[in-house]
Amino acid sequence: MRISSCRSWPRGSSGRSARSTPTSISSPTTGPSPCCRRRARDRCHAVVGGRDHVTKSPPDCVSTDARRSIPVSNRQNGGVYLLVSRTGNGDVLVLPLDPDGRAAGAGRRLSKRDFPAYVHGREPEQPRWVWEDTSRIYPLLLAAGVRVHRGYDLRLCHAILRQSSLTRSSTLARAEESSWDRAPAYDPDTTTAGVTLFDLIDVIDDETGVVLEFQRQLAAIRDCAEPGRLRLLLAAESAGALIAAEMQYTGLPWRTDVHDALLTRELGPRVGPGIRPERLENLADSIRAVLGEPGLNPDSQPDLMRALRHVGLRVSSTRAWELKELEHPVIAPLLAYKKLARLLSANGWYWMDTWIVDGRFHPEYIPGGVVTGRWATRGGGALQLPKQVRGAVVADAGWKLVVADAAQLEPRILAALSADTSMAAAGRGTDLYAGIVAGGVVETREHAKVAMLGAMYGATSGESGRLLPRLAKAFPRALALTETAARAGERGESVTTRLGRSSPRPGETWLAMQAQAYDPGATEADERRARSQARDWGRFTRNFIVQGSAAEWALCWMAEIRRELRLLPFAGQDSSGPEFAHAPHLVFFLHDEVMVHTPAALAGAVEDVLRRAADTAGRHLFGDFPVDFLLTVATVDSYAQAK
DNA sequence: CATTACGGCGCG
DNA sequence: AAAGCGCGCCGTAATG
Repeated sequence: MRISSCRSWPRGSSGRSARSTPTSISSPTTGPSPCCRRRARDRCHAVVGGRDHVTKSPPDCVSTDARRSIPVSNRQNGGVYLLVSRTGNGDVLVLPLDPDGRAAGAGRRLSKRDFPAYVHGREPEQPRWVWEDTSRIYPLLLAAGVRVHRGYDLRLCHAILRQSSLTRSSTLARAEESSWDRAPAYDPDTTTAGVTLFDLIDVIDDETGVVLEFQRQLAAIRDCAEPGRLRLLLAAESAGALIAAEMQYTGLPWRTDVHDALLTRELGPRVGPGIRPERLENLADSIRAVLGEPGLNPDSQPDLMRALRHVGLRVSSTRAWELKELEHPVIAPLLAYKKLARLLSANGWYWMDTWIVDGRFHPEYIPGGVVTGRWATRGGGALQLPKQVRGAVVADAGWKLVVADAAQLEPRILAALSADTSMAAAGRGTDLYAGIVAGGVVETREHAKVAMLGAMYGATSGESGRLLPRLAKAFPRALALTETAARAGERGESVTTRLGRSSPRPGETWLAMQAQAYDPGATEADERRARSQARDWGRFTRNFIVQGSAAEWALCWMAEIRRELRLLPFAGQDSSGPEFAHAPHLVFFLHDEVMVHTPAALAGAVEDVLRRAADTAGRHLFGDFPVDFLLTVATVDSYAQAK
């Protein structure tokens, strides 16, 4: 069995460094390396011993203790821990551990080659695989056709426990900074799926250190005031890491022919690097003609600004929204140019050549990549796919895309966090903003939305600021929670999400500036600056608590989706061959939205799974508190058809 | 020459 | 009407 093949998925960074574009329109000169193309063709789908057993099992997340309305785990994450570590010579050591992280049996040494088959053999027990870094280990298993049910990602969990106010007094939190606190070195040429992954685990490579770290984490959880919340968070974070690796592995279905047709329609026929496509060049000519500057490069912001001022337009920037307000013959072609130039540079032919391999888009997802707990991505801009190009995301023949979006997720999270029953009631069974209008709080849905966003982001002026008092009157509990979070931030304190992720503390310069403002010799300007910075940090913590708790809900939702999808019966399906080739699976995630690629016959069942999982996630976070998490769900052939 | 900063814009 | 949060990536300009 071939485990590693070519080095990596295509990467933006390597492509970018190869670019050399002294002039305006730049397209790179290099496409994906031949290596990458080969990589995709050779993608190893060897299955070790056929499909995983589908067994009835308790949820990956934990049960709900209704008494306290807080989820509590009594099962210690499924019972069996198997710790995976690399040994000195590159073999893998698998060590059974008891719920306290102590060795509970003989360790087993395996070669990298034998490791996937071993994992597959243990999966019927559904152990929790404890390893340093899912993103470096799991792709090896996926490439061998092996999925696991449960994982525990020591690095991601360490980051949470290190920062959380719930574990502040733990040994783990008080220890000196260690290699667990440093992100593994990132090398775009080697660090990615499909590599000989164990060769890369060079940061922590002795099993003793890994076992000790796991024990420190278990102790920190056990001794904290709210172990149930943290256990749920760590299980969800770890499940997210599995999902991220699986989505990177399978990729998002992408039709390059559809994409190319779309680009050609918008921009004109494809041209070589460094040349503007026809429609873009025509627009550039119009702009030059109107401005009377034949040599103008519209991509040069300073030059463009000068030219605009020269014809009497008083602009402070060249931003589209500012230009939109102006009346001048140059505005229309300029806005059109900006739109198309963005399409070309961000998602044009070069992007397509770089990121779409054999009909799949393979971005790298980075769980925990955002301070609030949201995911980030690296390469390909997966979280910014413009609506313009979503038509190229098309289900395979005989398959469907089921797209689900959590409607008004953050306001609902805020309602539940603050136990604001009025706000929760406004969203019961309906669009929450419409519910606010129905309650007579504001006149229009747009007003409800902009006011809510203002409450969660800390708006002070404009329409949003004006509407806030009405919102505060109708939903005092919810607004009090955001205010309290903001005040804490202004004092330099951290805030903590529903499940226990805490915001970072402000940095040295922030603290120094606050201290300086209290100095007897502080000037008016010092104080003003300090106040402004304090308010900035307050807006951050205000938003952190909502965005972070929403991210936790989304992780629980996805973990539950993944678990339930694997329980769907495959009646009439060909169950031989790799699981992802015939079973429904997650292919995309965007903060509050998921996409499942499924055989058409199962689309209805998948929709049910998505809705059920949303309810379950809500109960996991908020117990019996009566808040709805409504979804808009659509079964479609193309992503462009969703909402 | 290469790296960094910034304005701009896409997404939630 | 374009503010108030969180991001990644692009091209150009500035910096070393």
